[in-house]
Order: sequence, then C-alpha cells, then structure tokens
Amino acid sequence: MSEYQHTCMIRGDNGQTLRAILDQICNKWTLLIVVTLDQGAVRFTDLHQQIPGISQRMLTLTLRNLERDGLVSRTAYPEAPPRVEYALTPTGQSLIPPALALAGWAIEHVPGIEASREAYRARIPR
Amino acid sequence: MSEYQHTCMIRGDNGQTLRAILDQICNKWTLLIVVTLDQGAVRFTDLHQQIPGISQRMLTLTLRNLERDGLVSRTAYPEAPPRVEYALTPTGQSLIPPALALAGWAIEHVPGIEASREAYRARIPR
DNA sequence: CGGCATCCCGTCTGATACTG
DNA sequence: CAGTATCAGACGGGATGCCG
Repeated sequence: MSEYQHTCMIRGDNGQTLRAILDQICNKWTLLIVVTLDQGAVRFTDLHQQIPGISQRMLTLTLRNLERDGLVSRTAYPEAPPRVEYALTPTGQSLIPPALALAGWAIEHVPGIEASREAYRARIPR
Repeated sequence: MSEYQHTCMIRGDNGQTLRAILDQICNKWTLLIVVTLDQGAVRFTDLHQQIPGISQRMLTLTLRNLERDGLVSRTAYPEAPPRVEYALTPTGQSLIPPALALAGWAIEHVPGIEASREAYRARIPR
C-alpha cells in the first residue's frame, strides 16, 4: 500500500476506528511493553522489573488489553509456584518495526524538542 | 542507527525521557494533526473541519504543544479578519514517515484486532 | 476568525492491601 | 508468583461563553 493511500485512509474514515486502535497502542505503557517482549517469552515479574516505574496494576491491565487485542499471548503453567509467560503473537511482532520507527524518531529528536521547550518557556515566562 | 541500538536505548534510560516525549506524540489528536498538516500550511478553521470530532479547545491545545516542541510553526497575518496558518517544521516533517508507519500498521490490523476483541468478549461474557 | 477561560465529568493511574 | 480489590488523586477532554 502506498504512502498516499495511507494518508487517504487516515483521513478517510474520519479517523474514528483508526484513532480507537491508535489510542489503545499509544497509551502510557503499551509500546514499552511490546518492545520489551521482543526478546521472547517473559515472566510477569521479569517484565515488572525490566520496565521501571510501572505498577503491578498497570502491567496487568495493559497485558490484558494486549491479550484481548491479540497482540500478546499469555501462557500459565500449572506449577507451584505459579509461572506465567507473556509473548508476542505474530500480530504483536508486526508492531515492532513501526514501534521502533517511532521510538527511534523520538530518541533522535529528544534533544531538539527539549531545547525547543526551553526556548518556549524562556519566551513566555509564565 | 541500528535496530538493536534503538531497543537498547528504549530500555536504557529507563524510558523516562523517551516516554515523556512519546506521551506527547501519542495522545488523542497529535498524530492526526501532524498527518493532516502534511499537505502544507493550513488555517485554523480548515484544520478544525478536516479533523472531524476534535473540539476547538483540543485543537488549540495540541497545536500549542506542537509549537512549543518545535514540530509546528504558527504564522499570524495581521489582517482583518485575522488569519493564522499552521505548518510543519522540518522536525515535524520528519515525524511523517514513522507516523504513517504506525498508522499503516493500525489500518492493516484493525480488522484482526476487532475480531480478537469480539472473540475475547465472547469467551469472557462479563 | 482564532482563540482563551471556566466548569465539569469520566477515565487513567498509582498506592496500598489482600489472595489463590 | 501472579495477580485482584479498593480507594483517591491527576489528567484528558467536552461544552459553553466571552474577547481581540
């Protein structure tokens, strides 16, 4: 699909369903979790440690949403102590390249954006 | 920069500054406005009409943030009636490819995600 | 025309405590 | 270990009205 057709579709359906999906993807933790899961199957606690700042609650909720949307698979092993592994589905893996593209853009432009914000704050003190 | 280095950086700085920027980009309207501005300079009212569902308030706020971050330029023409045009800066234009990549992914996977949600709801009725 | 100010509500998020 | 439950605060976002 061409770039032009993409822009058409973005504005085509009034962005309703598209934005609904994008809202799900672009929340506080989703992209970070997806990228973290790129390494393979990861246990709940490991995820919790590899994503500093996330609360147990938000990790659970975000994983549930990702599972519901078919981007992440959840596998519980009936052992003691319990073990649950999360992994990307093929759909979830297909999100990696665009996610990295966006993350890469952000990383490359963080300095410029920060500088711009500084300048803006200096221009309008309050 | 390689893909590997990107993933490292994403997890490297604990995602703090990165997530801060990503949060700004991935809110409800930013990507849609940026893509809409890809056509060139657009007036406030035109933008308001081309992005159905957005309120005047959110259009203003989002444009201010984009201006503060140096992604969008705001040009006011001292005329009567007043005319204000918004356009992408070079930094803003550099966001277009990643934004389209993500939007393209969303468009391609909307059906699958919707289906997955349906199945999920059927599996867990309440 | 292109805003800004105000009010208000629903959602998101974090902290804490408890459970199979 | 891997969650769930509950509460409270922050925040996003819509509606409305006023202004240069």
